[in-house]
Amino acid sequence: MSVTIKDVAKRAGVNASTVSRTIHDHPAISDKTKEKVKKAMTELGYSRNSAAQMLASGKAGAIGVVFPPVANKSEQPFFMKILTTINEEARKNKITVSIATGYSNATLLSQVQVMYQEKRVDGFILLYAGKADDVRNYLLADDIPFVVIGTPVERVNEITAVDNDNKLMSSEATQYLASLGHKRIAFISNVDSGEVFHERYLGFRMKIQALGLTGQLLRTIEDFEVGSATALVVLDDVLAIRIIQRLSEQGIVVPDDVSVVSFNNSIFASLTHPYLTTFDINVTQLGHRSVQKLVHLLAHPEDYREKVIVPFDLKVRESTKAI
Amino acid sequence: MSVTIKDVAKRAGVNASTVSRTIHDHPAISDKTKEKVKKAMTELGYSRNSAAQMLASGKAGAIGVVFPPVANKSEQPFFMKILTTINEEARKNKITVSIATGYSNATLLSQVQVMYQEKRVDGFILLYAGKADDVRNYLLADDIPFVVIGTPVERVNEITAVDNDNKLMSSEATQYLASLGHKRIAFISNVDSGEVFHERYLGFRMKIQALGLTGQLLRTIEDFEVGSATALVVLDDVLAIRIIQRLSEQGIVVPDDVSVVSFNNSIFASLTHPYLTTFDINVTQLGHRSVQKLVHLLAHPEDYREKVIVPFDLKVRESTKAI
DNA sequence: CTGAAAGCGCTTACAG
DNA sequence: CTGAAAGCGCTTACAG
Repeated sequence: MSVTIKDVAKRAGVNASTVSRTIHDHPAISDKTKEKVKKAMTELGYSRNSAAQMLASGKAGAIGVVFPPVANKSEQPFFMKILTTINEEARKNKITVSIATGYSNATLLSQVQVMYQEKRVDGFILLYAGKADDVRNYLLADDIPFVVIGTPVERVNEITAVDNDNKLMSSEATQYLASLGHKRIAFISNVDSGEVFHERYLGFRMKIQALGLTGQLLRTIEDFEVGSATALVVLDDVLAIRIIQRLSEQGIVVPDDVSVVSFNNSIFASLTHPYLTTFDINVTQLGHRSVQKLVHLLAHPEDYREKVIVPFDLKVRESTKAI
Repeated sequence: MSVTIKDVAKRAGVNASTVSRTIHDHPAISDKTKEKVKKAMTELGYSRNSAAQMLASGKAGAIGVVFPPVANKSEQPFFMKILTTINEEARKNKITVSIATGYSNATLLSQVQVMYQEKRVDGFILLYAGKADDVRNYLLADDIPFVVIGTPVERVNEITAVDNDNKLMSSEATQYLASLGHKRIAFISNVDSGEVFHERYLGFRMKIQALGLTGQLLRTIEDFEVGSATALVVLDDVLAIRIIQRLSEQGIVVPDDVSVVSFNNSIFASLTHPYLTTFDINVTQLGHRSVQKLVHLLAHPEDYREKVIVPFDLKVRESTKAI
């Protein structure tokens, strides 16, 4: 019922192998023949059968996207956005995107294993980095192509990664506040681990030192107090709007009394006033580049692993003010 | 290199067809033989080759999830959440999930067509409903199995849909506010189309009438004013927190001056105080049931299409108060 | 530049 | 209850 390569071959008066070759734009086939075959294909409305192609070629033409094993993925706009951009770029490469989600490392691992062993995908994009987990160890051990979005901290040379320069971004955040005249700047975080925290905090520290200012790290437990700080570098948008509300309860107004810079430029940044001054991390580029790197890796499995740094962009809005 | 059905057959001392049959738990094969084969499979670490299986059986063992052609998907936690739950249920059924995303109907349609024609998926779950679009028309025209999450408004009898009862939910929201003593209740929306708006507004209207109260519809353009209303039913969480902020700018305090009930119970509901009294729409059930319905449809293509109504749950928090 | 043929790893009537 | 064989729709060395 569906039209196959054979039907096309018959129509074009050639052999099926010739059809296959023109589909893949084989250089040996003459342009004249290619034209003939292409005409037959469109006339018959030919679509390849991916299963047959996969079986014969050994390639899946699909990649797997692995989400982090956390429950609150849906609260972070990043994930949906990166998935969209990954799919966009994948489509350009005629690649299908499948997903692996789960709340535990074990669930994720089993999904990843099944996907690869059943030859449903050729490689993976991991949407989380940091320390190696079961999934990454499995991929490394079995020499399966993958790229990580974020910054891995172990076996870095064996991993292709795509990320922003979080240290630089945080350094620029601090610089920006300093340029507005702020001298007492604090870094606010609700976690004390994870690569994102470490890099952003480090960038802050280094810049503070370079400027000869004093800066402190505030961990927002229950009882948050700004102290004498007049400006805050906050780990991310969600935390920033919570901090701003807490300040407001204490009668402290942003940006009149305290300036706030945060990161990610997500929906939360322009949800309520003051809209946040925040860094756009360029999710589109992160997604596109990671697909491109994976495609490259698939074609050249022995090539060097490398890290791609995607540029960021400061969005100045309402939460910062010159002192 | 990878172990095939033949390897297993040899090891177990049977024919490959017998291996295939025990994989599918064919009733004709004796338990003794099945045991033997299963033993051989685990010993050799057999994994099926999905491509071969797809080619031979004509089934993809995969479903496509189609996201709405809107840019702000990432701002709505619903999408990531439903994707996760769909994948969860799919995995239980040994089905892979692929995705289709795009900003235009045309992009989506072409993705859906390619996925189906290349036999990469057996059917689809659409994450948006309402009026028919190109995608849905294509699926209907070609008799391709699909289920819609939400409420379709055309050719309803030909479509399997999974949704909450938005009318009832809104009616209960209104009822709840009335039970707190509120007599002047308004419905707030920033849109005036879409099934969700229509159903929720209708439920509000009907309940208001049934209670003999007066209610009004407020569209939040630039200059929002509560007027004399002491309670608001707001279309969704995001709008609710924006409304609450605007009220606050006008010196009106929620819930002391005005009560607010909203819908979706997303992250936004417990982001800033007052935490929202809101309806949980049970995304997990929506996701699970839609996969189950699609799986059923795949097995019984001629069965009736039907609508599945998933229960909801009122989460009382800080934004409502007895008058 | 093109064709004929083998093979990818399964499934499934058909026999027995 | 099990086996032998054909076939699913491609790809790709091998010939010519």
